[in-house]
Amino acid sequence: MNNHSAFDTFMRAAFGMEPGGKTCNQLETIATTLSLDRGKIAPLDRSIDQIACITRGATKLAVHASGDREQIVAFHFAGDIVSIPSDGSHIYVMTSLVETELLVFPAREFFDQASAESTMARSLFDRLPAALNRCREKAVALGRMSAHERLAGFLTGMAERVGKRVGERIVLNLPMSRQDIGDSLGMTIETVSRQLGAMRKAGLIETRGRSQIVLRDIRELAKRAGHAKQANKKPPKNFEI
Amino acid sequence: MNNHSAFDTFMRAAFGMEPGGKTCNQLETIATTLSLDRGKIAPLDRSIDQIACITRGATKLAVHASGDREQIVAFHFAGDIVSIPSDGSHIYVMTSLVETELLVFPAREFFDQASAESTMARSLFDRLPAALNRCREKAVALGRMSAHERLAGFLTGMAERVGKRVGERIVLNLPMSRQDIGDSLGMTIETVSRQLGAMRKAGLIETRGRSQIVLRDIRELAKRAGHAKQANKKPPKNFEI
DNA sequence: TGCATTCATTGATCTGGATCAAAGACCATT
DNA sequence: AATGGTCTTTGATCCAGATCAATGAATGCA
Repeated sequence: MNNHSAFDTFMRAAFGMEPGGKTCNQLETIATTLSLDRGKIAPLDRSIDQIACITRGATKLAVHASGDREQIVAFHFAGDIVSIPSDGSHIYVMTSLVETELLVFPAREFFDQASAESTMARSLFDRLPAALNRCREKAVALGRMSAHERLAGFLTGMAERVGKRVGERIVLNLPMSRQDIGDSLGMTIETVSRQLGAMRKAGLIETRGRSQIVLRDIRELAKRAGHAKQANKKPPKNFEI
Repeated sequence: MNNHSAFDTFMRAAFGMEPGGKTCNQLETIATTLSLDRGKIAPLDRSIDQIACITRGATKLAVHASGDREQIVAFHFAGDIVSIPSDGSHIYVMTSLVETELLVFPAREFFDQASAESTMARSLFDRLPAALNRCREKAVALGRMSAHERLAGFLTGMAERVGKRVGERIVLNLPMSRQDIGDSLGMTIETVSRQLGAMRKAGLIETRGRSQIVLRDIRELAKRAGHAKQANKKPPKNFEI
């Protein structure tokens, strides 16, 4: 369960800590390693806040609203650190999108250790505000952007995180379904599909199979992602050619 | 500009630090005190990330989307700590809602100091994830809740933060306008007004003048705030009586 | 290799909330 | 206490995206 050198390597990569230090060792004692197949709910203790570090794979963190709908709060990939609250009015559920490995810490002890180790603290003080800002950007998108703009923003965001440049184009192998994309952007799968269709017709993207999307004009996508709902009243109402 | 004892008192209240310490003194040297009249934009250096601590009053932090609309990312009251990014695709603007006083620190130096002082670091490791979670709850509301539910959530949230119990009722003296509420909840002032009207008709609230709202049935409001958009398909479509 | 099941796309219709448009209430100033 | 400007409420209409309803791939498995 605990491969010492792998743990240390991870801690160095994640927080810039020198391996074998006291903090590193103490963190290892409170860490749990989870290996999840595709589409599994991470078995987390819901009575305490947790910190998860994704070492391999991809996950979604979602709030289960009543009924059959969920709002995905964030997607996470290898190297990402995730704060998972236990309280709050909603239940948070982390689910693997592909085969995934992650380390889980009880938040209280994790932050106790981090407070005592300035290198780690400093690293977290970069990461936490960044996570907050990503969440704020998401709130702006959900509150003020049209479906088309949200999807354009999603694609450009994914391009930065998991895109592979292939010549002029950027290739995305998305681990999440249309349902996931919809649940993340606050819209239905039908709307996701329709907007992708519009972008396809406009020559901005190609879709290959269910999971691959090729971005042919990221510049235009970024432009379309940037404008607010009732922004300029001059341009026509939709983007279809 | 720098009242030493006031600064120390604030640092103790905000981060539990003993006054007069080295970190406290060093933070004081990089702090700027701002006093803002009602409705003023905080004059912040946009080239660096900033940390603001509200010592008195109330503010809104908004993203200026193109055009005439803004998305309010959060409201802040005395005691709150605000992270204000400089980068990102949008411009963040902090505006006072009433007469307000705040301390502003350059984020980099602020976190450098915090990393070295475990008491302060520990305090921030409580606050930052909490801020992230509040933002996540906002994202859930914007992505999955109806206008009625968002407003109910707003009122119950405000009740916790600034509400005063008066007998059975909770009295809110809101410092923000209907426009601000709309910009926070991703809806128009007309919709805000109509939903308040519906709650008024249902006997849940009373409005007195522009800024006072009396919550008569916080239990029912909380219930209405909790359900997701397409939750249970059995109940009727709207909440009006 | 074909079948089955799940996932994605496309079409038709409906609706919550936006937009457009007055009217009414509040507050500051004189 | 009257006035003017701002903010809020209310009403009428419109539209982006949800919902309802098939149809059409893609992937997994026998």
